Amino acid sequence: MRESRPTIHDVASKAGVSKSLVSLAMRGSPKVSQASSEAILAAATELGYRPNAAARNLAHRRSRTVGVLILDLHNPVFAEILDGVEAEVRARGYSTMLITGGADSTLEQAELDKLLEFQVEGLILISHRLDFEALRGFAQEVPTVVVTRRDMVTPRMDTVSNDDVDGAALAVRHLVALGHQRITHLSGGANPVSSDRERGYLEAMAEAGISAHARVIPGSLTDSGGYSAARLSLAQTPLPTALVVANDIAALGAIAAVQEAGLQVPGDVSVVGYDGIALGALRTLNLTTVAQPLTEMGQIAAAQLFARIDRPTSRAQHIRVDAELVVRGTTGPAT
Amino acid sequence: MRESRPTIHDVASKAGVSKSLVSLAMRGSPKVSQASSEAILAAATELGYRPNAAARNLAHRRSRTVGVLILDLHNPVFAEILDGVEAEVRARGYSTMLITGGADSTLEQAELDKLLEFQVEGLILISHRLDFEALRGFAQEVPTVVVTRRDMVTPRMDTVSNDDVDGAALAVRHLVALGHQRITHLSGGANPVSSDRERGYLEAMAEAGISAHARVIPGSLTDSGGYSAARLSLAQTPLPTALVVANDIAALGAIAAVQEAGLQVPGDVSVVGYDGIALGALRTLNLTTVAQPLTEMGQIAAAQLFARIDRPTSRAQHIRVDAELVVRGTTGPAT
DNA sequence: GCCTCTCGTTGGAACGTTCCAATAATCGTG
DNA sequence: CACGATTATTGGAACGTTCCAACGAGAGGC
Repeated sequence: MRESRPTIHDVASKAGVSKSLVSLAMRGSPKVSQASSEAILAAATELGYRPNAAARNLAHRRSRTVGVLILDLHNPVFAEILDGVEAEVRARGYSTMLITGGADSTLEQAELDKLLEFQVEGLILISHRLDFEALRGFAQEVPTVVVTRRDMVTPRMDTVSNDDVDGAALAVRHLVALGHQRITHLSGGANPVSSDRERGYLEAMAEAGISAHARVIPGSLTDSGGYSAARLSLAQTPLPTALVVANDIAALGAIAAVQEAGLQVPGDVSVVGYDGIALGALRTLNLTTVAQPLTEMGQIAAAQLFARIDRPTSRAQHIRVDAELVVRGTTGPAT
Repeated sequence: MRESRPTIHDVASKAGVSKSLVSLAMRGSPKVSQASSEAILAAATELGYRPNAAARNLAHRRSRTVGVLILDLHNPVFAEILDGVEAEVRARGYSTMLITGGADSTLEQAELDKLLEFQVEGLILISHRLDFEALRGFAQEVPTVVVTRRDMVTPRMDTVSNDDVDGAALAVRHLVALGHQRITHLSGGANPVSSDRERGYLEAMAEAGISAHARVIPGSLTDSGGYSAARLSLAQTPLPTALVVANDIAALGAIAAVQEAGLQVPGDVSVVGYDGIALGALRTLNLTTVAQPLTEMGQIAAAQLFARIDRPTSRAQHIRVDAELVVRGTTGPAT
């Protein structure tokens, strides 16, 4: 390809000025005379000059970039949170560097290390998989905000989450109000979010005086996890009349299992999800769910991160947002 | 926070060696003696040393990073393509920098500019919105591969796509084989991919000798686009017996419209989507679709990019992958 | 016509690395 | 035991920016 990119020196000699003046002009400083500025800009565009971000960051000693870790790009929950993050970050004139950890916690850590090498000024972790030591290490090095989880706290790190215990209770109370008693919970497996939701379910069942009907079937936060958990629950007698599922995606799997068993949703079995992904509003699905304000959570997280970047040692804040029951078509009166 | 990060010099003086040796040791060079290496590593971990990527890239003059542009993180199509890209990029020891352009083509261009300032060594554009001039500019500066679109060609830029004309024809032929004649197309709007699919539809209708029944309703590649287009098509008489929809997400919207109109899918109206997103396989949805090998496309694109990074001036290649009809539950015999 | 001010401009030093040529230390080998 | 070969280590020069102190040239005041 071309020899190598033009640098600020090339522009300077072409415009007949010093490199310092080019630097000033490229950043639109008012100290540069009209004439010089025009000559420099002309030279720059003619050469196809592009500032080198590595050199800039090195000299400037800040990157104006924050790192964002996302658990899984396939789950729309995260894309929606990211919308909020990006809007706020952009508004501040920063950029985001986005990574996904995927299944592997070691990989996740390696990717975060890379991010720090790039001198990101802050970290937003959307549902990470780190252990406590690793998390604390990162939070100590760079301002950090965790979204979704709030099980681990360490100084200089904020969290933004909804109250999962409360949210799950919302779902149960809705079903109880519809006359349901045999309400089964399809859990999301061994992770802090899922165990909170499970606890909320159990507490609400107790509160309604129907603990005797409480059943928890282990599942996972995926479509197939919801599907197989639902099948297990439908093998029991008497059949449950309602399912409270750990998240929306799993709820979709559960609905499929119910329909395959020749039962109607919500005629025979009501189903409630959790998260409030946009997909659930698709008219084909029309899922009743406990909705988190996902985009807003992302936006709050980013705002909080900037506050912490400004005052790194300020007290850790743990922000709660309210989850809200959205009643759509997958729940109905108990029969 | 802490004063400022430890540098290679700090490690060097702590370990009692020169900065050059630290540099060597950190990269695991065999020229470093056992003893020095251990001392250096110990000093590094004790200080919490982290190499500065900006400085490294500047000195080294390569970033081992490729830039990836994604049209929209909400559409699962792109997440699946990205899986393939990331796997291949990681296998090569490179990293990806991910950006989304969103709705705005200007924003998209600004983000790509930023990527180039970061000295990415190549660009993978997954369904960009650039005009020809902009695209050519980028392709000229840095090795580039475009995924999905193949309408614009310029030297030193490869493309990876499926044959959208062919793919749409597949859908039509499937429906014709089931006895359908009144097959309507819900188009995806004014973009090259959608117009190819529309053309494929029209050609296949002609080939089957049922051009007289051909109807194209303008829509878009979103849920609501499919929904409203479907409503329009259901207002016509006689009713269509089948809908060929521009993509999967829009097909889901279309199905909702059909069901709302009191009609059965596929009993009264069959529906075929396009893309083959994993979501469509959800048992609740069970969508018949024309599936592209999404992950594979991403992997091929990345491999192609590396080939071009190695030989930037090689001839442009335009790789076709085969789309495949996946028959599930939303199509059935014409009534 | 000299002195101070302001304005636009400049060269050099930093930023934290990698690379290279040069040096110092160790080693067999004839 | 001197000698080239090898091995381990080093300082300095890049890389492309930003920042800063210093500079020259006019302008204005006396």
